[in-house]
Amino acid sequence: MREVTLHDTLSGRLLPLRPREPGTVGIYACGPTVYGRVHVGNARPFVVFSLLKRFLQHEGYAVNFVANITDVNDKIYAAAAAAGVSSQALAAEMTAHYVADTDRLGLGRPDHEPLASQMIPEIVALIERLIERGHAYVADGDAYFAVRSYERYGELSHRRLEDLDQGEGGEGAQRKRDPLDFALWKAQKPGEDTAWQTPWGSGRPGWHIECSAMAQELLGLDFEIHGGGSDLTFPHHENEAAQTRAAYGQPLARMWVHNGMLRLAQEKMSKSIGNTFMLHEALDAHGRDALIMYFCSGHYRQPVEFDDERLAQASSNVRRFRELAHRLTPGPSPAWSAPLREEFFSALAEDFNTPRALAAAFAWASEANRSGTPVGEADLVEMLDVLALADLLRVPVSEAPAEALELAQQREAARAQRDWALADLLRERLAELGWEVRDSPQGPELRPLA
RNA sequence: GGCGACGUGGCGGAGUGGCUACGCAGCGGCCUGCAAAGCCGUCCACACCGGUUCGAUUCCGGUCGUCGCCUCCA
Repeated sequence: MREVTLHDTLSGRLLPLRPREPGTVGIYACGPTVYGRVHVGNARPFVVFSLLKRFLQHEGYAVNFVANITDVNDKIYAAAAAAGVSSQALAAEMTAHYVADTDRLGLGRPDHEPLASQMIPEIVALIERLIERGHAYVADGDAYFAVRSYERYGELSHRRLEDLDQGEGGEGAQRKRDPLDFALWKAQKPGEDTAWQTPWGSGRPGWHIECSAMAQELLGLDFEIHGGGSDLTFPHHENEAAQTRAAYGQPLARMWVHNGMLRLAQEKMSKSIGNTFMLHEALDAHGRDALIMYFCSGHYRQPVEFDDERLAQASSNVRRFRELAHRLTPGPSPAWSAPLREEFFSALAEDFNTPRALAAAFAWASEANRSGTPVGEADLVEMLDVLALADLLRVPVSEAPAEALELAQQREAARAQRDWALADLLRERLAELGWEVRDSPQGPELRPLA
């Protein structure tokens, strides 16, 4: 079990992972609001934290990974109204899409995927506790968090209250005691078809409170890693942290880990800007392997451009391992593998540096290719498996049809007679059938064209 | 305006006070009938200007530029 460090937004530095219980790690990553299908940008935290979980498991930790789904929200009401369906129906449909789309990433599911709509009693209890402690108040059926009652507000996102744009206007502005206050609960409005009863009236939870309640419920307080996109640092995570600490006097999480944004045309991929690329379309276009490779090619905290060139490079990288697979054999790896294996996992232990880890994997590939003889695959399988890419080393068993085999035989005959024109023609015929011929000292080999 | 991040070779992308990152693409070579795959080599990289230092791409200061957050957003 290596010492694992990760960049913590609160302290602004790399922090060693120090679990509450040795060997046990809780991860909470904020998931999507389900009013439409998720785009590739939404998939980044899903991928990053799923892979982080795999790595921590590899290091011997028991990991509890929670990724919530926000299924009650203004935008869901609006989208449902526009579509002429109930908000529950829309949320359920989009949740199903989200699960199906992220399933295609082949990373398994998080251990828990709580829905806001199913955590209402816990949410209401948390709000009541905040009211009792003087950190929240009710106004016309809304409940607000009193930001100035909590002296640490701003510490996560490193802002001073004076520096915040205290934008007037916006809903609830007249009911707030202070422009900085944010909604814990919103009173039901006409046309909103999903609402729950509380001591202060009918309504539904604000956005930030659900995460405080869910994380506490499923992971406890002061849990190890709270993650999400960097755009959530403020106000979402700032507010989560404030709510929980104001209510319990304990931090919500020990480390705050934020992934960088995906960009499309030099700009953050975002639903509000409208420059999104849907996850399921990206999977259709590039395949799951290239997409995972793409995500691993850059450090999780850096922004990355989403474009064809980057994806094409990821595909080439994928191909390199697929080619290598033909020269591997089951069993332990040679002695030269050990330092590369160590470098691979050390890189991941230092702020989850996937590009550096991949460099070690590529170095491994070069070394294996150099050796000329089949190489024991064990170490590389172990390495790539942490990135959920071990399948690249599994050579697909694809039996060439008799027709192709026949053509290959004819081509061998032609080659034996040095009839190169005929041999090349037969190669083209095979290509038309979807098979590539590769001549080797052991004879021709047929491989399906990608 | 406030806060933060970042500027590395054709592209992507790590990293370090002095030593080859790595991948993709290109070029040359080896292998091959030709290819493909693979291997070898090659392509004078660290935005700019100062400073610290024996020595800076790496530390400090400034300039320019890009991006993110400050409103819903992964």
